This record gives sequence, C-alpha cells and structure tokens, in this order.
Amino acid sequence: MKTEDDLLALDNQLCFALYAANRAITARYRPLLAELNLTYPQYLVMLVLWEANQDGKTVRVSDLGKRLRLDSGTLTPLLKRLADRKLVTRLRDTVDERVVTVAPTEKGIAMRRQAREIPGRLLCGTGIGEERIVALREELRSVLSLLEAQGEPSGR
Amino acid sequence: MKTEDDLLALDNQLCFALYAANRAITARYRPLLAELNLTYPQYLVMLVLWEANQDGKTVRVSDLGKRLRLDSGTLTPLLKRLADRKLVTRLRDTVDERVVTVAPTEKGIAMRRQAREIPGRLLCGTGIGEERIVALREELRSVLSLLEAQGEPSGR
DNA sequence: GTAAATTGTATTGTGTACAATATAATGGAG
DNA sequence: CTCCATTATATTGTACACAATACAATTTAC
Repeated sequence: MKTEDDLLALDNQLCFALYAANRAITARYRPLLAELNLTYPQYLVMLVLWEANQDGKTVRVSDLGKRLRLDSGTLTPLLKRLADRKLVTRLRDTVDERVVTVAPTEKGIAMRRQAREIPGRLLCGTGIGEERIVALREELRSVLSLLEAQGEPSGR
Repeated sequence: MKTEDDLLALDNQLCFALYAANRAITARYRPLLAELNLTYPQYLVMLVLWEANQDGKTVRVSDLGKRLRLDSGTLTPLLKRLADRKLVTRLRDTVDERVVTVAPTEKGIAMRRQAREIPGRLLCGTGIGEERIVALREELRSVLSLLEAQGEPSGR
C-alpha cells in the first residue's frame, strides 16, 4: 500500500519534475525574449529558420512541425503573427500549391544578432555548470527518442 | 563565430530538450488519463488533493498554486471544470472570505484507485530503467530549485 | 481607528497545444 | 482519363499558461 501510494506522490513523478522545470526555464527566457518581442515557441521557430537560412535550405510548415514536434494548428497562427510583424514570409509554392514555404525576412535575419546573447545570459548566475547542462540535455534527448520510438506508429 | 552559432543551434539548447521531452511525456499520459477524463494539469491537481486528503489537510487555491507553480488564472477555470464534474468542491471560507478551499468529493477520492495504475503503465515498454528515471527526476528537481532560487524576488 | 499596503482569488486577453475536421492539390491504380 | 488514397496546410473548438488588472477582505502603520 505504501509503495503504491508513493508512486502517486507528486514529488516522485518524473513527469512533474519535467513539467515544472520546463516552465521554470521558459519563465527565465521570457524577459530576455521580451526584448525581441518573441514568445518562446516563436523563438524556437526562428532558431530553425536561422539555421536553415545559413545552410541555404528552404523550410516548409511541415518541416517546422517535424523539427519542433508541433502541428499545424499551433504553427499556422504562430507563423501568421510572425508574418504580420514582417519577421518571416509565408509563400505558397506555385508548383505544389499545398506547400507553404516559410523564410525569415531581412528583419528576421537581423534579429539573429540580438538573439545570440540569449543562451549566454540565460543560465549565468544560476550556478549550473556547463557540463551539467550538457549531460542533462543529452539524457533528455535520449529519453525523448525512447519515448518517440515506442507506442504510436509515427510522430504526429 | 562558429562557437556562437552553435549556441543558437536548436539541438544544443537544453530548453528545447526539456520542452520536447515534456510534451512527449504528456502525450504518453494523454490516452491513460483520457480513461479518467482528466487532462494532465487536472491530474496533477488531483494528485495534490489526494495527498492532502490522506494527510487530513485542507488545500486552498493558493496552496495548489505554490505546489504546482500555477497562478489563479490557470487554476480557477481548471478547478471550476473539476467542480462541474463533481470531482472536487470549492468552498469559500466563511471566516476569511478571500480564501477558497478545494477538496476532492467522494467521486474524486474514488478516482484515485484507477489512477494508481497509471505510473506503472506509463513507462513500461519504453526501455527506460527505474534508476535512470530516479536520477533524471532528481537532477531536474535540483535544476528547478536553482532556477527558482535565483533571479526573481520570489516564485510568482 | 483609519488610510495604505498586502493578500487571495477572479477576470480578461493573448498565445500556445492539440484533437478533429475540412479542403485543396497531388499521385497513382485501373 | 478518372476515381481514390495520400499529402500539406488551414480551421475550429477545448484547455491550459500567464501577464495584467480588478476587487474585496485583512493586516499593518501611524
């Protein structure tokens, strides 16, 4: 009885630790991203676009979805808000009209310069060492791949 | 240049690993919690209420907020939905009318029995060992406390 | 004892998440 | 060539998150 009860204790749940840590980190990002007028998911989208832009690759909405594990119901309005602010362009492919290609504008690309300071500023002062961050990140990536490998036929 | 660029690479960001892993775990919970007709945050609220109920303690909205790191804007509508389904009661304190005490109903308490199987069913088949889960959970808790200790004057 | 600050919850508005559904375009199978 | 499954995105609806604000009750300062 005691054992099963313990399993339901909030503090014993990995998921809650993940849930709380995720929101705590996002909360740390918020004031930094506010300087760029970006939300956290918008920032992630920009990261993907900046990377692709440097590699000379184009990015479709579905590519963003696969990379960030988000569906169109999340991405479409988010991208429209970024497009309204002239940070990205959304162009429907003329060959295959089902496809919408997303690219950063000059303004969007320029924002990358300011974004560069963010990772450095984020964790400084928290007393979390570099190697600890790397270890945790890799463990999370490993767990993520295990979670995604099992169960459902494929990622969304 | 290369170094700073790497810092902005999506795969090098702890925050994204956390963000993706959190949503992957929540997605794993979803079908299990659907059997109870609970969302994941609703489940967390019930966990807190079940714990307090066993300890004979009362829980105020602000207690839930502190424990789960959620504010009233999230909790109030969530608790109203649980109350609509007769899983919890929301009673305004007659002495201090600012206080609302939340408690599970008989129906809410009965649900605990079904919830017990969930932690066990969740990760079975993923190939993630028990000790690995514990280690990751403790590391996340440690990081969380460091994140919460610094910066802002206090937690929300 | 009363004004001011604090506390506890609620409300409003914006922005994700995601299931379910819709819609349009493409690529075969026949 | 045409029906049909598939693909890519968009739309709708529900439910968080959280900032900002509101407001009533309580506590503190004086």
